[in-house]
Amino acid sequence: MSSRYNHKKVERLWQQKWEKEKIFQTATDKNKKKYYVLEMFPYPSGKIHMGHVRNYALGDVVARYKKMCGFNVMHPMGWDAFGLPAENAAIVAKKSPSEWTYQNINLMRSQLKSIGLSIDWTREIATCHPDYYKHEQSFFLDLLKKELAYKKESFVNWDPVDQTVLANEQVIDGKGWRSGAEIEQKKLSQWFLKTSAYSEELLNCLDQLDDWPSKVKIMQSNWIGKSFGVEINFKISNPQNLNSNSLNVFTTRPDTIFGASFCAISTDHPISKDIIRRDEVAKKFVKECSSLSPEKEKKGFKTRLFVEHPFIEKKLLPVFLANFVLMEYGSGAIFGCPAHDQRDLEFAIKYKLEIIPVILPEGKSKDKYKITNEAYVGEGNLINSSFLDGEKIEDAKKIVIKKLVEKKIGNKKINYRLRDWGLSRQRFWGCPIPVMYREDGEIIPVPKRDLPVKLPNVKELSGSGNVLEKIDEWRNVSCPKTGMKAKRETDTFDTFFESSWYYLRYCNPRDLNAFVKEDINYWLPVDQYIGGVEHAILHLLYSRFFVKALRDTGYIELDEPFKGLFTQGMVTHQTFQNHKNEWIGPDEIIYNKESITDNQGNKVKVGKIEKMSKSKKNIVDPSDIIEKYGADTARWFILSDSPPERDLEWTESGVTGSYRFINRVWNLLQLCLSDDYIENNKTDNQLLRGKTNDTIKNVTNNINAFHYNKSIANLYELINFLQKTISNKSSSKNCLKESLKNIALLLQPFTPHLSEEIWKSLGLDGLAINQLWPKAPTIQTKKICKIAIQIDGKTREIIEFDVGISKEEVKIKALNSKKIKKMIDKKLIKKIIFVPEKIINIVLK
RNA sequence: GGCCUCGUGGUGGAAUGGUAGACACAAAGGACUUAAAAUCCUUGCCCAAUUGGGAGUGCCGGUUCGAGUCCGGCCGAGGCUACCA
Repeated sequence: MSSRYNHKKVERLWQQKWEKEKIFQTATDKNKKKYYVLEMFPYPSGKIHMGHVRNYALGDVVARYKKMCGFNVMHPMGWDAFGLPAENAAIVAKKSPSEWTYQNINLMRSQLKSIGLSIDWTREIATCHPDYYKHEQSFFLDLLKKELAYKKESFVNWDPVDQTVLANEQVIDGKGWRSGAEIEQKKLSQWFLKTSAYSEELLNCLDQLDDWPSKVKIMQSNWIGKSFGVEINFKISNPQNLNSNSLNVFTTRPDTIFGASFCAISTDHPISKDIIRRDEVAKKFVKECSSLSPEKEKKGFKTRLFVEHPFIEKKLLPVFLANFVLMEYGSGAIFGCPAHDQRDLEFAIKYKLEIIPVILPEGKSKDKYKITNEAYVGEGNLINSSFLDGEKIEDAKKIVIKKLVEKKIGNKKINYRLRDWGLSRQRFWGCPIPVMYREDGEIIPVPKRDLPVKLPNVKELSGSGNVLEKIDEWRNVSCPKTGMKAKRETDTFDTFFESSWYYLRYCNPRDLNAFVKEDINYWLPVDQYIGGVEHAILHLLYSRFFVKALRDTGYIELDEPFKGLFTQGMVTHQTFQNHKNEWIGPDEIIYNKESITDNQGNKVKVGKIEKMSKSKKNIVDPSDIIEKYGADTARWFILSDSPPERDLEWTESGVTGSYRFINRVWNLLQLCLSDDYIENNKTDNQLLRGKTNDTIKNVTNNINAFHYNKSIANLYELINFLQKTISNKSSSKNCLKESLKNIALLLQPFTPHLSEEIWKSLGLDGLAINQLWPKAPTIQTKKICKIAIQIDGKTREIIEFDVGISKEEVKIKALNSKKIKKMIDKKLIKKIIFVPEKIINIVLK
């Protein structure tokens, strides 16, 4: 009777139709309300993985739904195309990184298209294209002028075998991931962006981001790490041969100053450098500390220096070099109060330093109070602290600060953990940094008229070092002002630089200028941004910084790039190991009745459910799924079970379940359209209508709340109801069609191809995607409600009533029920609580 | 160590303080079929075995007519971050 649903044919057809009719191409239209949907753009690593499918399916629901709600929707796509994997692959495959990248882009584009996404492909960008990166070279020059970009010395992970710099994640147990060589900390002069100049604004603006997960906001806020404290200048009592005669220390606990028993400075501190110049033992100690081995032990080196206690006359504190003091935070020096800081306590015990308790916890007696091996960090009152005795911590802080200021040896200070963004990468496949070094040592920015500084064409990459350093014809230039000899910067930008502004470029991807104000002002901010939590800090923080920096250099008028953010969970899969303990993939597994084996019949060990990864081989290729079951099935499954923010376990049975659903809907449609359908004489159209309207309401609410799994549950309910209605023939044909029409519309964001197919089969005009989102009529369609009769909060019976029934009527009926009567027996009724249309609770004495 | 999130059937998961387990997956039984696939129906903790009754949302306690939901304490899992003074 029914021809089988041919997903391949159907999906191809509608994808072509959408493309031909340019359904998803958008332009600035000030008469229409805009909505900008964006998923984090992919790195063109080879082919699409399930994580991409989930990310883009989620975004596609938003995009299609908003379009149907009448918004002018922009939903673009591009490629985060610079990066290390291209270089590595190029070395292996003996290709150029560019060739490898563009090949991947072409494959992945066609894969994305097969998912049926509502993308405006005319806006596509690839960040490795000079027309893209020339603009960021220009931004950089402006940031340089504004002193938001600067150069300083900084450490990098250096692989001495591959002659290359490694990212932190490429250093495994202190060794290079490819060469296995012991990694060194090498100091290089590198470019930085002054993100720290925006610490306060980046922190404050988090409050405005109402549509961000609070988790991400907390992570960013912790990362920025604002703390209120004091800088204290300790006078060095014996500063012989030193460049300075005081030691500047940052603390958030000035109240514990009377408990101070030592000072410690970072091994990178200027005073430390002064010392090691003359002291071989100190030098040896510093060298030990800089080795990468992950030592948790606190180590110090006692210098001959002493500082004077600011409030206790003649009290001198020894100064240590210490491996646990960071140069990057505060002033790179601390005073240690062992009694109330665990780190200081461990250090004090090791080097036999004084431990003076100065905070007394409530209820403890001063005489018996002793600190042994656990520092006390809680509330309390000051003791052993001269003019602070008896004060509470917060009051003591105020008093100390006042005294320090009076004595001109200290000041309030706000500190941020956020550090400046190190931009330089000693890599080939990135955007060249547009500066040159003149032979007289001057750093010369490349004039804007000479942009872009293009990467040279290379046929293949060698295994070590940065190729740019070896290409003399590219590297050797002359100064545009003086004509003197100069050499180009061979470092390239961190690829986070490209991803910090791509969402702006989508507005005018082909314009000769970086931005067209009118379009930026119309489209930005991004209304809904969707991606993985792994970018919660770096990418999102850099992007926020970038927008502010571009605003302050006059490019745009925007404070925050992303109005709404949604972070989706990972796609996971069961892992398997064969009898040799090798990981094997799901496609090599055979499920038998009693056991699971590999395709040679050997028993398989079933492992944990983990994120899909090549190393564990627990990967399912989206292309295979789409080929076998269709894009709608893949989308439906990926959206159906788990809430989008949680991890999703990919299961074969779940996919076949979704496939069954698609076919079931199709079969119902055929049944309903067939001439065999004749309604019986007891039809009640109101029931199906009511259910349909409820579904419209629920699906809509759940889409708005990002609860797609619940929207899908609502649709299942309606389909189940429709199926019963059809088999009972209890509704008119027109009413069935009416319901199916709504189903087509409600399915559009989830299974767009099936949606169009239903729409067409019902003989309706146009495309489903071009219709308005359905609205449930406000009239009451439900007539009956079920009210639970409870005794002492326990449900004893459920009785049906008309909607709007009064407490009195329910009470009479409830008390007359045989069962309830029996349960009440001779007990007295204390009170009766009534919740309209839900519950009546009879409370007994 | 710090911060955050989460503990509900065999599984994924539903439940504005108001009928716990919607919806789906898996399983078992059945119908159709020579058979299989596909499809459809039923079942789903314990005791009574038809009607009922009881336990029950990690553990202990509290607030409430009523707690998976709110409060306090404990246990467990996961994530992020980490010598940040």
